[in-house]
Amino acid sequence: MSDTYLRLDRQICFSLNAASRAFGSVYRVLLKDLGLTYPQYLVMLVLWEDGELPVKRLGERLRLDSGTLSPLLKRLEANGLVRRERSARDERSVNVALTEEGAALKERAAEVPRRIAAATGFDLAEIDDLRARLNQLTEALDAAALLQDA
Amino acid sequence: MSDTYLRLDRQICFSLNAASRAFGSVYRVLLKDLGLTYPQYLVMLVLWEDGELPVKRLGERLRLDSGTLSPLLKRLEANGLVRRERSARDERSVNVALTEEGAALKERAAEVPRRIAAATGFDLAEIDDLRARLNQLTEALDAAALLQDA
DNA sequence: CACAATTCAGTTGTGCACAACTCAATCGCG
DNA sequence: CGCGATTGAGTTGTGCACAACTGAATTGTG
Repeated sequence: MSDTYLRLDRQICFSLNAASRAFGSVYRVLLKDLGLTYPQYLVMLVLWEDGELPVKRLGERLRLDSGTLSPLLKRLEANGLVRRERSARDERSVNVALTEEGAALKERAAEVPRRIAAATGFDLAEIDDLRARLNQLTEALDAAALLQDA
Repeated sequence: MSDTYLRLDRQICFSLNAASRAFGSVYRVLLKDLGLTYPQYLVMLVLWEDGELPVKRLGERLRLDSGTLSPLLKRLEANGLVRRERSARDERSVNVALTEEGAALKERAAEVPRRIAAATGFDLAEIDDLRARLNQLTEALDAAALLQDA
């Protein structure tokens, strides 16, 4: 096999990783005012959209496990943005809900997506297209990961 | 502004982040045999391609700073894959070079890109196109990040 | 009902990303 | 030359990602 395929600039994963971190830098600045990190912002997005939900379901929506979410949620709770309480009907489960303060933060977050979109320099159609491709990619990779396990 | 833009499934950054982590899972399995993590693999790619180079330049190619690279390189050195030595002509600079073992690993890494490409389910043209768009995105975000600083 | 298997959240340990910082080497300007 | 500014690597501290694990609650099966 030619070395071509080992060239850094041919690795899609590198471009992906670089783009993801470049987003991180832009978000970091925008979210600083809100007192959120980027992963915390993603959690808040789900809560603003769905309202109260168990940790398990939050993890499904964000593709994150309890090892990542438990400490993150603890920090959000310490900052007064969410409440966590054991479910009455299933004591294994913990429901995560917005506090007043957490719900109120939605107002101030409202302009973040627009500013991010502006930073990309892409129009809405381009963003939609790229998003669709990335979702397709993720799906394929997940399927491949499952095969690896077997 | 409508809530639409705060929906998780509208956030390009989330798709990007998810795809990046999905890649991580697939790489993790493939690279386990080589004893590399994914960021370590990226460093090795650069070294296989460029040969010896200073930490500074490595960081430029990978968009990583010394805070990330220093401990990572220390681990690669501990695993016998690279050597680090202060430059004679500029004592501030540290050159990173492959050991015999590190150079030899290239052979075994040769099939990784093909297996990754297969896992994506994309053909080469699709990958090239996606890569180009992501690079464009990164460039735009970097430019926006610079504006933020000012 | 009993009890093994499963589910859920949380903990521990490792590694990466990045900001903020230190410290030594080098550069550049007067 | 002398000295302040800059550069390069490294350290420290915080937070995220994830594997592997624990322990308690629940479920399913005989």
